[in-house]
Amino acid sequence: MNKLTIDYLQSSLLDYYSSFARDLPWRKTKDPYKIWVSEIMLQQTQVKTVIPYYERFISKLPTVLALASAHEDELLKLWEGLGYYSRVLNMHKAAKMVVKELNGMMPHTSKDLLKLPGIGLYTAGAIASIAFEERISAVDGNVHRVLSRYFGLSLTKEALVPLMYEILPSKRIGDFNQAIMEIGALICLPSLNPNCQSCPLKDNCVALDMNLIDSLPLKPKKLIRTKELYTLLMITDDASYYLQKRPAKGLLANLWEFPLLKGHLSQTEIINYVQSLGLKMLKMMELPNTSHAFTHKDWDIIAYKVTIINPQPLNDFTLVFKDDLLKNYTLSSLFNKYQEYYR
DNA sequence: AACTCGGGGCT
DNA sequence: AGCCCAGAGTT
Repeated sequence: MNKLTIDYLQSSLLDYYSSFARDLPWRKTKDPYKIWVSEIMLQQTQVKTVIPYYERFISKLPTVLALASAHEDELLKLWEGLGYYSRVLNMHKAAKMVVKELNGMMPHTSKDLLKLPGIGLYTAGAIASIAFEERISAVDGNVHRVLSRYFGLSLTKEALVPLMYEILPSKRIGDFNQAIMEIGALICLPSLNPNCQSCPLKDNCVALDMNLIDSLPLKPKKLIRTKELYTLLMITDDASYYLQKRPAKGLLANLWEFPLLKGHLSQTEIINYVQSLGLKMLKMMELPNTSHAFTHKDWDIIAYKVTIINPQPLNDFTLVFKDDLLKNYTLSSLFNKYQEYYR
């Protein structure tokens, strides 16, 4: 690539960033721990969603030592509703490694960051460039889209890394990486109508020039969501509810849930089920149906609140006071949609 | 290279 | 109703 192109990209992007960068909480610091937390939260999650979670997480756990010392239950509660829960468990493992093996000092290079669980090519590059000014790329979905369009290329994110390495400046590396992401987030939108007229790169954008904006980057093959039917039972004596912990692997791993039975059960089947647990039913109330979309599944849920008169320990369930439930037990947001019925 | 893993913002 | 989000780990 010629020097003129590189100079143009560097000055356009850095000038844009100096003028228009959003004032985001994690941009007020160079603390690698805080940058790390923000980058993990931002994986497949929009900025607007992350901000309140980030503020609360940093306020409760301001250092890597605090994170390493935290209990898993507390971490999941801080992550409740954010999704992709393995992110926070991997971060917990990594924090323990940093404290135990690195004397509490965050790795200073992308190569060493990459060794920590939950930190992949993008996140290692983001932390190293933003917190330590390492000359390394950070190719996320935004960068992929902006570069694909600007150069008129159809390449994977991995294939864009060497290209990024050519155009990276020798200083303000973190700003440069964030500038491309910023343009991807604010201007070079994935929708059919990006704001090309206000883009600092509009004069030399191949996709804009050749009318390829809509076709770049190449759309991934669209996924198939399978429908699954469930019956949710809130079994209560009005003071406590039966919960169960989901398995350590798979969807919503390690989270708590109300008894969730496969299929849409009839009221007779529910009565039989509750009796089979040894519980005496006082009344049963039908709750609103809900649907919940995951990446690959679509759950169609019917729900009942079942009031019983003889609460007792059960093998597969834990009886939890409702105040304790709200404070200390992490549920998927699909269960929290029913919060007005158990609070 | 293709799956899996949440939840929500935006159109 | 569908797309995609400051992706990573597993198969």
